[in-house]
Amino acid sequence: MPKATFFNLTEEKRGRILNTALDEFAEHGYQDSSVSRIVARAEIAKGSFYQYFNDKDDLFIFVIGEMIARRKLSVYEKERARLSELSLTEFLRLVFHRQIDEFAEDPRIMKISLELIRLTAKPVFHQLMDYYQVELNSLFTPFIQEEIARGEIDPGVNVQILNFMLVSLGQYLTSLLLSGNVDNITHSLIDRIVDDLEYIFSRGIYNKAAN
Amino acid sequence: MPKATFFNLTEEKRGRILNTALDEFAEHGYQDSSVSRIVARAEIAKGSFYQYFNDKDDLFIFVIGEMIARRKLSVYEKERARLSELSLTEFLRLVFHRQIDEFAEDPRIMKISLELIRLTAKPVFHQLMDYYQVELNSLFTPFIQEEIARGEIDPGVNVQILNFMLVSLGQYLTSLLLSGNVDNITHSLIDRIVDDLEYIFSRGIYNKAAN
Amino acid sequence: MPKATFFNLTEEKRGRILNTALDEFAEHGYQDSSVSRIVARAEIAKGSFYQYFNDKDDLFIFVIGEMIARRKLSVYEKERARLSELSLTEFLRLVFHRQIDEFAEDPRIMKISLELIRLTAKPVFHQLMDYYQVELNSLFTPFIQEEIARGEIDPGVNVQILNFMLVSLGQYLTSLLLSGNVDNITHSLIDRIVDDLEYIFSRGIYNKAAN
Amino acid sequence: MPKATFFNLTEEKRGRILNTALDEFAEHGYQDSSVSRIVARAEIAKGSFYQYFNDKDDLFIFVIGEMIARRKLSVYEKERARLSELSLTEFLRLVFHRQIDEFAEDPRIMKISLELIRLTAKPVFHQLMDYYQVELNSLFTPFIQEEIARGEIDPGVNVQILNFMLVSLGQYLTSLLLSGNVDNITHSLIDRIVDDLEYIFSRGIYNKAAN
DNA sequence: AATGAATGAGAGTTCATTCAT
DNA sequence: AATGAATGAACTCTCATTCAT
Repeated sequence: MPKATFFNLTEEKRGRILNTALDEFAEHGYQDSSVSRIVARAEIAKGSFYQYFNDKDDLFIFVIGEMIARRKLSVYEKERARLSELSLTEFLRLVFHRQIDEFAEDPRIMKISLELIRLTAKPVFHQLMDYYQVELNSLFTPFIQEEIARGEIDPGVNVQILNFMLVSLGQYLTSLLLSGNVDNITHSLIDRIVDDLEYIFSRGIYNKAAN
Repeated sequence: MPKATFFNLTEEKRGRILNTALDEFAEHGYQDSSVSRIVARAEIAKGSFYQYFNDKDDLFIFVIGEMIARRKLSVYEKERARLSELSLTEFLRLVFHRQIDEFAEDPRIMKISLELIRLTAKPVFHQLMDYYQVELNSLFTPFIQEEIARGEIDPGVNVQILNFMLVSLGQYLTSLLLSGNVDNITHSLIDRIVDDLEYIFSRGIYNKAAN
Repeated sequence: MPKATFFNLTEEKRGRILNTALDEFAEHGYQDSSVSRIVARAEIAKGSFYQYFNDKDDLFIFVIGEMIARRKLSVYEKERARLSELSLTEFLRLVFHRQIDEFAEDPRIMKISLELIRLTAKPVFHQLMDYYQVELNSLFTPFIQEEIARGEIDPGVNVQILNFMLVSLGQYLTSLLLSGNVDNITHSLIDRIVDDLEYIFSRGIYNKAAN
Repeated sequence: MPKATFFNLTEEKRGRILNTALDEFAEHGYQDSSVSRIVARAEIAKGSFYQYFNDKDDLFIFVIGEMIARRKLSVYEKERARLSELSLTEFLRLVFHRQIDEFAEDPRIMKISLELIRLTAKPVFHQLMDYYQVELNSLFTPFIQEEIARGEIDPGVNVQILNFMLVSLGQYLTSLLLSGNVDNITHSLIDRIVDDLEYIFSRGIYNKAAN
């Protein structure tokens, strides 16, 4: 975590540094990011950087934390009131549509999110886990459990597997957003994807007539 | 692709280099791999390396090719005769069990496989695609399509989404294998996972009684 | 151009680096010069070098600039007052004598000057031209034009050809200075050369009696 | 000089090597030429190269020798009969026109010729001098001396200086040919240059009216 | 607290030449 | 005589981090 010096900075400077770091990590990824470039773009002294952060990883972990906070906010906080009324499909729809909006607002966050999966082998990943462990791969778990409790979802369904499927689908969507250009991934495409998913979820995948 | 020089080497030397490269890429990943370390460990001169390969990417692409060849062999070739008789679930079971065996045989290959997803942004990834395009993300697609044709799977099912789910599940398994130690991921766990998947696939996820 | 870092150095260190670079370029030429040798001789860290200069070319261009500045100073600035009173021959005499003095003062500069002609095909040459364009090949042009305007030189004379002859003669002198040892190229030799040139310039080369 | 093995080769192979070397030296210059590329293009084994030549310099010196032989042939041999009838101006005209033709025939030779001047500081240059000393810088000397003997040129004219002027002019022409494209350097331009030179040579450069 | 110069290990790559076959 | 694999020194340049001011 950043040192006290960092949090004593003016909000403007702190924001400038965070913003520059987002740029850097989004553009070059964690691996190819460069402290030199960050301090140059943020217009702070290199020595100052190491008075704010222990090292490059320290900054990265902080940036990820900020991102998670924002995304959590965007999905949960903003709609918290409605969450309990939603079916799983409706929730998925909401999450995925929100994902597109977030991408439009600030594509850097999604870029860095995707990058996270690539870091599992690096030491920095374990540090990340120490702080934000729960957050990364269990987005849908509490919701699924609630649905089971409410009798909507079959208790025989393996929560982890279902959660993983949905998380993966989110990643799939993310990679679509990042590979192509935004215009192609319209909200109507999202609806189609969720419809197709709902099709599977409601009937299974097998041809009933055949059995 | 490696130069003719490489293929003219004795099998012992060629094997030593390939083996060292597998070690290096598995341990450090593509990004942090080092030609200097490879030549040191393989006990060849640095100049020799560049007489065998055009550059680091050339070696990496070759290693990936070798891996794909081995995995293809292991999954498809070895059981080709049985494939048409299998249901999707049975095929999944076969693939995932095989994955565990492969991991036990040579965990490096799985480590490097997982690494591939991390490289989508790097130039080397596009080179990889030029050689092995089909292999990476459509493992189950042909099988699903065949099952639809045979009337086993509902034609209303979105092939891409289903394929992506299964591919993701394979990656999930891989990451489980790599994160923990092998002993925890037994064949019986695989059976349980596939059973749970089959549960979802055959009935959907919703509580029929509730509807 | 060197980075601000370089100009912030103490004059001693800056001088040491410049001096080492002069040694290196004079001894090995641009092509065979080595950053590694320079930093070793100047006793600075390799990393420091790249904090002072963008790359090897950057240093070279700077060194050339320093040289041009010094030579310009020596030929033009020091005698500026007298220039307009001089005939072309007197000017030549002055330039060539000055060349010998410069060589005695610091032969490295002349060595590097001569090297410049060898670089026309290299990218660094075009960079050089962007900074010091005018300086290299038109030393005598303005003077010749002035002499024509003053009615001293025949307007029928092709300025470029005459200028090129004189520039070449300067290079000839330079190569004489560099090939042999200094002692052989005395000021009296210069006088003889300029006398011989003046002989041609005043009468042409043909035997008048014969025609 | 090449070893006996080289001269024992079939003419085809010898020619192929010479030709490839011309390509290489013309394209990359002596400094940046690469033995590896030469053997690759000439399709001979690297080991063979060192059985034909002692080293890279050995090949270079041989190539220069071949070039000099060709150029001498082209200028002197082909017109030997007419040489004694020509005035200096006519000879210059002939030489410079011939230079253009040579460039059209094989620009590589001119490219390498120009490169020679750039090598004065390199060890290979001294080796070159040991073989072809006279040839490089005294093209016009014998002719000037003959003209003086015939009473055409004023005996007061310094032969070396006049020769150097003309040699330099040849280099100037060469650099024009190499820098621009060939079409711009027409034979009529040559005539104009020689006319301008003749203008200076016949009258000197000074304004007679003024004196 | 802020600065930015200093550091040197390490990266990938090229090269002319040797030598065993 | 022909081969081409082996060699390792040398190259330019980048990097995260330290530390004196």
